[in-house]
Amino acid sequence: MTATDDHIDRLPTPAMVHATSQAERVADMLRAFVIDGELAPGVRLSEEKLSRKYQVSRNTLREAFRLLSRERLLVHRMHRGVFVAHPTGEDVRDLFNARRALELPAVRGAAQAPEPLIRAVGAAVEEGEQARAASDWWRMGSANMHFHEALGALSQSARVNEFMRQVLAETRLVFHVMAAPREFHDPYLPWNRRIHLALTAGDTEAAAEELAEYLATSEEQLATAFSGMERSTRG
Amino acid sequence: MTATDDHIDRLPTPAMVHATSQAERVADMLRAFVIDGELAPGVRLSEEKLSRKYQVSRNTLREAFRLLSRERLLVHRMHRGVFVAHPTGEDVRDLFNARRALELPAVRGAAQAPEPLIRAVGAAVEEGEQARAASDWWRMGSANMHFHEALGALSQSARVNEFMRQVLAETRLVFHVMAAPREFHDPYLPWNRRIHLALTAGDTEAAAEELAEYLATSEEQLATAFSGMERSTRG
DNA sequence: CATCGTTGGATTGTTGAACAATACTGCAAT
DNA sequence: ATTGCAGTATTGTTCAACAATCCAACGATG
Repeated sequence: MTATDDHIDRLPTPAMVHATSQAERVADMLRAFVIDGELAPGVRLSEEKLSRKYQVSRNTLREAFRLLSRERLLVHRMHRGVFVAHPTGEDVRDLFNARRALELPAVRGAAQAPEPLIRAVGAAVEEGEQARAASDWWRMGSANMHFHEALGALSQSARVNEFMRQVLAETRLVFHVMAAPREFHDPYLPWNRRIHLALTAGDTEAAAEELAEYLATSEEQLATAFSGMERSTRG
Repeated sequence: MTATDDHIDRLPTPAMVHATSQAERVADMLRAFVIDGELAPGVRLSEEKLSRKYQVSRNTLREAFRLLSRERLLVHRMHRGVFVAHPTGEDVRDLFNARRALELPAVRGAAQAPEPLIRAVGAAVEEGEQARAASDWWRMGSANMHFHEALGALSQSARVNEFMRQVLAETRLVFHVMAAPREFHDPYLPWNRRIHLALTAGDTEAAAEELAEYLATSEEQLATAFSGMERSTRG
């Protein structure tokens, strides 16, 4: 041992190891399924069936349910069970209000952001363009999520990042409610490219304006699609 | 029954009734205790003792723990138990970054905000002044929370509001880590008053600048207090 | 003397079964 | 068409048990 143990400081912190409980593992699997749309919005998750399928007790499964309910990916209805969240038109508007509140200021403040954060934005743009070249529509959606997550990260708060991830995950659910993945992601790539370009040029205001337009357009698109849906599925 | 049943529309929606499970009730109690500082930061919450005290099973109690851990009021350490969160200096900085990201844009966008939201800000100011008159220092803290919650509400997103509440609750924990409630809240009342005044005058930019100053000052105050503390409590 | 293995006790992690409370379905009665 | 009332299925909650893990204390080791 040397007198100074600065080599210890280079080791991963305990927060990174993060031993994971059974409930969290189940929650992770379910989260992935829900976000990937393999569990359709509105579907009920039976405690008995799922606990048998995942080989965990009902109590453990319920802990997992609590976690995902807090993330708004599942909704817990007393004595009725938990269901995959089924966002409404109102949710769509709220989600976009939240995104405006988070992303726009993050972009406007990008002047103080360290360079790697800007690069992450660029990486997400390229991921999207690669996915487009491969006609991988679902991955295009993921890339778009990463893009906006990277925008949110410009605000430089771990808590905001976490919140941003949640909001985007929920937004992704919206796309599952209506089955139209392709056309909805298609036109947004060039927008992302322009936003990134403006950011690297240091013109945060231009980036913010492009973003505001994007959000307005996307919200409009989803909201109209939803109002049509809800009229026909009123119950 | 009349042909139109618009009287039904006036009834409280199911979302407002919200049947509450045992776990949620326990979580509510614990949340209040934690925020009010009756449970000191860092204290471990024994499953056995608490389940006996609140007359609930360990499993139910654990569900409550999961809820509060998601809110960052408790921290769950694998095989060690749950503890009342004990924010660090880093947390303080992150919390204020989050608040800047949320509150400043909310205030800047206050032009589009409906009038009742602005009035809520004013109400919080008055609550604070009443508490000050009564020398009720703890209620002054609550009023300050309400004030900033009202500012966040200007962003008009239920999700952002929820997040804001969480961030403020956590901020409140910070005040418990160091025992100095009085001096820290004292100088902020006039600031709140000025911010509200600028808002009612429609001068959102002035309001934002005052708020930015407030946040910077408050963060500085807390951060220096913390760096002193952590030097002496290094573990 | 500082460090390292071991041991025993305490607490959490997880399970499975049991029972109570509630919601849902279908059918009869009005 | 609505109401009342079964029976059934599912969730809400408890309990007791065991496995897994941490922690403090004690020696052993160099």
